[in-house]
Amino acid sequence: MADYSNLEKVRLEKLNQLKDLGVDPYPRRTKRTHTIQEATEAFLAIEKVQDHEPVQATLTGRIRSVRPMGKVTFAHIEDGSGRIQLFFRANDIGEDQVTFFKDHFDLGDFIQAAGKVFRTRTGEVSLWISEYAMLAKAITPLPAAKDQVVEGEVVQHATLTDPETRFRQRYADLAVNRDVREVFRTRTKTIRAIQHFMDSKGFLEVETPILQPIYGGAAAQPFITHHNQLKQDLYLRISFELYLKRLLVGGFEKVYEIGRDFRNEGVSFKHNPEFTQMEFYWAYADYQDVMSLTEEMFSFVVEEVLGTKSFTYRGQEIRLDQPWRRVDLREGIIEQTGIDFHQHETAADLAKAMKSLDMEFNPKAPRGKLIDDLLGHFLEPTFIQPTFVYDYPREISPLAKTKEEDQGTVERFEGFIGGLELCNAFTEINDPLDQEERFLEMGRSYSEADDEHHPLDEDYLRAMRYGMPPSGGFGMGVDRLVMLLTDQQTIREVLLFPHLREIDK
RNA sequence: GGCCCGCUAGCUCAAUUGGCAGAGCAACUGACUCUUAAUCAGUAGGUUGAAGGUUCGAUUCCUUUGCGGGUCACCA
Repeated sequence: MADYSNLEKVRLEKLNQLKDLGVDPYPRRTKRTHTIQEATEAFLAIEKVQDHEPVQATLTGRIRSVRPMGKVTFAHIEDGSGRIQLFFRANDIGEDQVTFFKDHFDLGDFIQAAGKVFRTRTGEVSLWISEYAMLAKAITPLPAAKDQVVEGEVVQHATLTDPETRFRQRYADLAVNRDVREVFRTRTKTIRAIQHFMDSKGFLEVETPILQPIYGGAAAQPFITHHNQLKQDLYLRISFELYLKRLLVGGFEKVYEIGRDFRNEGVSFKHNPEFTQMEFYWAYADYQDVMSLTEEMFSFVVEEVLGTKSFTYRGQEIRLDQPWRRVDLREGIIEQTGIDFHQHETAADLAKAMKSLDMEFNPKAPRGKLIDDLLGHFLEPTFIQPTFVYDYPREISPLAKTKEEDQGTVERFEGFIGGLELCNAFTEINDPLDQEERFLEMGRSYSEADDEHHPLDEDYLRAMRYGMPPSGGFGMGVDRLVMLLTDQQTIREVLLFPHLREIDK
């Protein structure tokens, strides 16, 4: 038995009264003839016509406000398409019907209302009720939320803001905060736009395993699960990369996947344990080709979603109507810190040079990690306008092909916007012997018994030995892109149900 | 995982050096036939996240703990 609040007990009492009166508070079927938007548009279309037939409509929606005024009552209802005001008048439906509404209907209930669309004296398009019915009684009141339209702007009053309640009870958050619903509409539009773009470029959208016997393609800790019947431990994927490249071996030249990755790591404003990734692989292309396609894709997606090629993120105008800035990683770091990592061949040497910088780091970290730290600390936050950083150290890029003239550097770039890392791409290794060596460099091991080692994916190497065309690959954090397009500061705001700790009972 | 901050009515927030826990909205009763954050009059609503301690007395001070937020660490 639920533990009901006083407010809920009042509503349960109303529910019982309805049942006693023979009214089904949860009827099976409805008689909606128009969405609110359709009814409003139909009315606006004929309003100016002389002697027009009235627009008769049966609407459905959730009651968001009620203003009883004696023998007349106003209310607003909301459906998926918008809001409209209801007008109940005792002269038309009888005083009993107005009273019945006031006595048994609450904010949050779903109602069906039939009548004709008209405009009130104060000019609001409304529905003049001739009949109404309960569609679903709400027992728990929605968090109090009122809004007011002032000069076209929606002003919210006393709305639900507590982040814990908003995320744990996202349904209530969505029900009450229309701007939150809008964020998720934009999210879906973004994913569609990416698909439109990739499809138009001839890429095939595919699906690869989420449950994997060996994880790979990124340097993250995995979640582990178990198949009972097969008595087999499995990992939730940390990237799609190794499977998508197997498809290049199989003869597909352009593939992409949009889906969920899982990483067993810390949670932050830009990290959630499960997040949405888009990766594509493109045969006969290299990282320069991928860079051009990335520019084109972002420009397309932003325009398709927002209707313009620029937008505001954290108060700054981001422009996608021009080529991205390009920064050589080594030169960028020299410029910001004076340190040339080519002059520091070992981790210890580089760490020593970094001591004078205003930055904390682990002095025992490997050299590649230190370089990545410098990028993250000194460069990343400064990349507000779209920026590519290119040519990364070999030791943090085990799947990227080295530069012809420099075996210590790989053909790789990352893309940044608004100080956020959005994507990562490189010319893929397709030399199976080189790939094997690079795995071994990373400490991958053939001995499966040793839990300390990230196992080496032998099947991936076998695939590569069948021959993989020279290719470029790309990965992007879709959630972060949505953060940009909706001007949200944390990834939780663009995930419908972000991860939260379980509450102890 | 470390550090800092928060948790008070359904929601948003107050509460003096430790001294009867309040307001607006929502709810309830009543008035009101074009209102719109409707208005007006009245009523009710609380284990102050949880447990323990100090004190005549704790929302307030101390300890432990839960959850959230920020930040650092971790993070191809």
